[in-house]
Amino acid sequence: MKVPKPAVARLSMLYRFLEELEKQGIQSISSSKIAAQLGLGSHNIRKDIGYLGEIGNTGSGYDVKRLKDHISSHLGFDHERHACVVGLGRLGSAIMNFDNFIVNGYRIVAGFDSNINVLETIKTDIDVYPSHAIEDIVKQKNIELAVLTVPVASAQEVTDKLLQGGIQGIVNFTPGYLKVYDYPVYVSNIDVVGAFDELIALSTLNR
Amino acid sequence: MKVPKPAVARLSMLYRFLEELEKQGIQSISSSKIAAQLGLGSHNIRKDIGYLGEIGNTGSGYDVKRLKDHISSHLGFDHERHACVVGLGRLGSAIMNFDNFIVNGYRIVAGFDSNINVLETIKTDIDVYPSHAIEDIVKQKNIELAVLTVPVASAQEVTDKLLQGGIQGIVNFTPGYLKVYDYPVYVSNIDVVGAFDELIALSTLNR
DNA sequence: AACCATTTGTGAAAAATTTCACAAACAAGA
DNA sequence: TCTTGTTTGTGAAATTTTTCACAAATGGTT
Repeated sequence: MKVPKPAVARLSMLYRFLEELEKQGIQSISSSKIAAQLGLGSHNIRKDIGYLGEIGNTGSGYDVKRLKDHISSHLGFDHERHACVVGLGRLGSAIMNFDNFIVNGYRIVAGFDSNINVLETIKTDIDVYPSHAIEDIVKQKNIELAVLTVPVASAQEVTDKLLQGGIQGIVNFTPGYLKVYDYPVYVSNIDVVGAFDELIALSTLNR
Repeated sequence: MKVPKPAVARLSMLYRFLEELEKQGIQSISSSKIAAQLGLGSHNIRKDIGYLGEIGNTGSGYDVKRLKDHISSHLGFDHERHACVVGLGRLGSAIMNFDNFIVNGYRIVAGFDSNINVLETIKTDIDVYPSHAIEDIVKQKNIELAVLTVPVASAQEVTDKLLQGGIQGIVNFTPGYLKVYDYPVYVSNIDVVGAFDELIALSTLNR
């Protein structure tokens, strides 16, 4: 069963949307209603859901809870995952303290920084460690995901440590490509300046 | 001349890479060297560059400065752009104070928040305004780009104001779809929790 | 000048993804 | 029960994007 990468992105978006619906007490919804809310086409929604098997009800649409659980179990959102933040500057500490994570099944269980001063002065409930401890702590705390908010110059070095610790995925805020060699690790690149560039480029090209 | 969206993303990545090379004093580089550094195929690089016209030298490769300027002028990176941040919580103020922006041709010229307390206590050199002033200030300061770091509940409302101000592009950190109606505006969605979800989904599906 | 090693640019093939269109299934009301 | 209106699921078409493969161009060397 092959699910296209863009479909995975949309399904995870859909999952969060369904959580919202559930919170609002909505029990059932059609693909076209979903599509309108998410800015997509209804066929798109159906196709994406279809990759995970049949689940809808012809005539009425999808049962919200059922669909949510369906996506959840197929995509692996059905149990808590441990995560960490590497690089505790402004951005890193902002991310470390997001509340949304818990709600969505992630728990930030560690922060890392190479600067001892930062570790001593930081104000947070989460355990923080020096960067040289990354490999050990990642193993010890069973950390699956990492957010990288270090200066670009140390990004690869830190990545290597995470890989050795057996990390599963990295969200990279660094502007730069991270080599993960042959490790079975996915990297998601997030770059605000890059996002600006893309927006400008798109609007320039279509003028 | 049609440039695929993914190619635009890669070209902007390439642009930043070229800046780096220039800083290091490297004058010339081949598509395969670029590709290795950026984790892509060399044909990919050539094709992408090709969308903007011929520029390389057979036998040697690309002249770094020339290629950089070429991309710059085609993609619109050749002059400073004004930007703003809406929502001055931890994340918003962290982003507002990134130094990288200036280097890359962006200048954050305003911050907005609906909470007067936040505006009064914030410590920054950038001018800050209440959210109801968004439309006016965006027009007045000629702001082309906005970063959205408000709670999801107020995202659409703030977006509407930005649109009325004539914004060109929005980088949305809110987990949720922003309606931009018929405005010719691009939105780039950045969502850390969503990124986690995608990483988990990808690694779950390929198990 | 002749030769060899590189490297670009690009048609064409392949692969991936999106869109379309409609039969089949169901709901709800008369 | 019959009819009408929805809505799913999905093959097939269309589109988009990536990959391939190689001719043509250039640099460097002898």
